[in-house]
Amino acid sequence: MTGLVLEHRAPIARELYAVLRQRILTGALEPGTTISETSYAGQMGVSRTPVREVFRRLADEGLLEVRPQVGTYVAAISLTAVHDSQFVRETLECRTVRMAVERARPEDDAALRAHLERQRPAVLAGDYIAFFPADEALHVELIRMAGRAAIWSVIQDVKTQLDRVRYLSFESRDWLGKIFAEHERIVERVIARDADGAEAIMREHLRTVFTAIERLMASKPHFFAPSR
Amino acid sequence: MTGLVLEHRAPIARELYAVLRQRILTGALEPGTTISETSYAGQMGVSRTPVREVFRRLADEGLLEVRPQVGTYVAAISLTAVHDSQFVRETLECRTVRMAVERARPEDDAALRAHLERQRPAVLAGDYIAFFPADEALHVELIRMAGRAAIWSVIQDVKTQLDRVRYLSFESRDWLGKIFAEHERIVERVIARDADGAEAIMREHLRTVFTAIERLMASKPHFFAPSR
DNA sequence: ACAAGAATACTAGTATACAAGTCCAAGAGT
DNA sequence: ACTCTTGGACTTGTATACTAGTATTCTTGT
Repeated sequence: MTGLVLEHRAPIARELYAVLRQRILTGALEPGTTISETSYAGQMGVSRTPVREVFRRLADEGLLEVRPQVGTYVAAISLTAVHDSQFVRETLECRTVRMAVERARPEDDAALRAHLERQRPAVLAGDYIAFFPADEALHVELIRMAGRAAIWSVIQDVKTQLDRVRYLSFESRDWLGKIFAEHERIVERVIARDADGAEAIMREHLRTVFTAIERLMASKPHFFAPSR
Repeated sequence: MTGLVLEHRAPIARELYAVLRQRILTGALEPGTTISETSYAGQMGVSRTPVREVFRRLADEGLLEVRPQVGTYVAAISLTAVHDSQFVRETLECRTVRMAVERARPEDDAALRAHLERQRPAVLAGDYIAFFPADEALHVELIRMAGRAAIWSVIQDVKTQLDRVRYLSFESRDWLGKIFAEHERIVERVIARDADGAEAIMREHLRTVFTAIERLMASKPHFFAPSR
C-alpha cells in the first residue's frame, strides 16, 4: 500500500473534443474552414481514430459538416438553427424561471445572491473567461430550483449555436455589465416571488442575442449559410 | 451513357445505427443487457469501427452506457430523464400549437385533415408500425405551421426516451384509438382557431405517457436506474 | 489556344492490430 | 476452510493499413 493513486490519463478523444469545440465556438476556426481528419490528427500528434470520433460528435452538434469522400468543414451558421435555438431556450427557461419562483425557498435566495457575487468581480474586471461559467451556473441554479435539473443538457445543446454567435460577433465592452444587470433584476424578481416579472425579464434577457445576430450578419455575412 | 445511376451503397454505420436503435427502443434488447463492440461487430458481420461509431452516438442519446475498459450496456431507464423529456416536449409543443393556431391558413387545415385520414386506416387495423410515422407527421406539421420546423430535432431527441417507455410498456389494444381521438380533437380546435383549447388538449395528449411510465414501473421495476 | 480525358493527390469509410485497464476465477500458501 | 495472489480472458482506447469515391491538375489530341 503506497497511498499513491495512479491517475488515469483522460482519454485523448475527450481532450481533443474540448479543444476543437472551443476553437470553433470562439472563431479561431472560422465557418467554412476546411479541416480534414488526417491533417488535424497530424497537427495534434494523434491518430485519426480519436479525431474521427470527435469530428462525428461535433458534426452531430452542428459545428462541423462532413461531406463523405470530399472533406470536413467548420459549419456555416444557419440562421434558422440559431433562431430556433433561441426559441427553444426562451420557451424552456421562461417556464422554468416561473416554476423556480413558485418553488423558491429561503436558502435558494441565498444561493442566487451568491451566484451574483461570484459574477461581480469578473464583470468589473471585464473578464469574459471567468464570467461565462458563472453565467451558466446561475441559469443552472434557476433550473435546479424549478426541479428540472436534467433539462440543462437540452439547453446546453441549443445554447451551442447561440454561444458561437456571441463569440463571433465580438460583444462590446459594456456587454458584461448589461448582462449582469439583467441577472440582478431576475434574481431580485425571484426573491420578490414575482413570477410574471421574473419571466418577463428572463425573456428580455434571452432576446439580447438577436442584436448579436444582426451585428454578425452585417459584418460577416459570409459566415452564414444561404437560407434557401 | 447508360442512363443507369450507380447508387452509393449507404454507409454501414448508418444501417447499423437504425437497426440497433430500433432494437433498443422496442425492447428486443432490454435495459441492462451487455453488448460489447467486438461481439456485436461479429454478430453483424462487420468490423468494430462502424459499430464503435454507432455505440458512441447511441450513448450520446442515452440509450447505451459505455464503461471504459469494462463494457457497454443497454442503458437503464432514468425516471428523471423520462420526466424531464416529457416536460421539454410538453413545454415546446404546447407553445408551438398555440403559434400554429395563430398562423393557420386554410390550406393548413386541409393538410391537418389529410394527416388524420392517413392515420385512420392504421388505427382501424391496429397497425402500430404504420401509425407511428403518421403520428410523427402530424406533430411535425403543427410545428411547421408554427414556423419552427427546425425544433423537431430537439423534440426528436427527448422523444427517444418517451418512445422507449411506450414500446416497453406494451400499450393496450385501445391505445391507438385513444391517441387518434386526441389527434382529432387537437385538429378540430386548431381549425376552430381556438388556441387555448388546442393547447389544453395537446397538454393532455402529451401527458398520457405518464400512465405508461407507471405501468412499466409496476411490471418491470428492474428496467429502471436507481433514483439516488 | 483550347477542350476533353486520364493520371494524381487528396478525402472519408472500413478493417485490423496492438495497448492498457478490469474482472473473475483458479490455485497456492497458511 | 479461508485468504491472498496471480494469471488469463475479457473489455474499450488508440494506431495503422487498406478501400473507394471525389476533385483537381496536367497531359494529350485537335
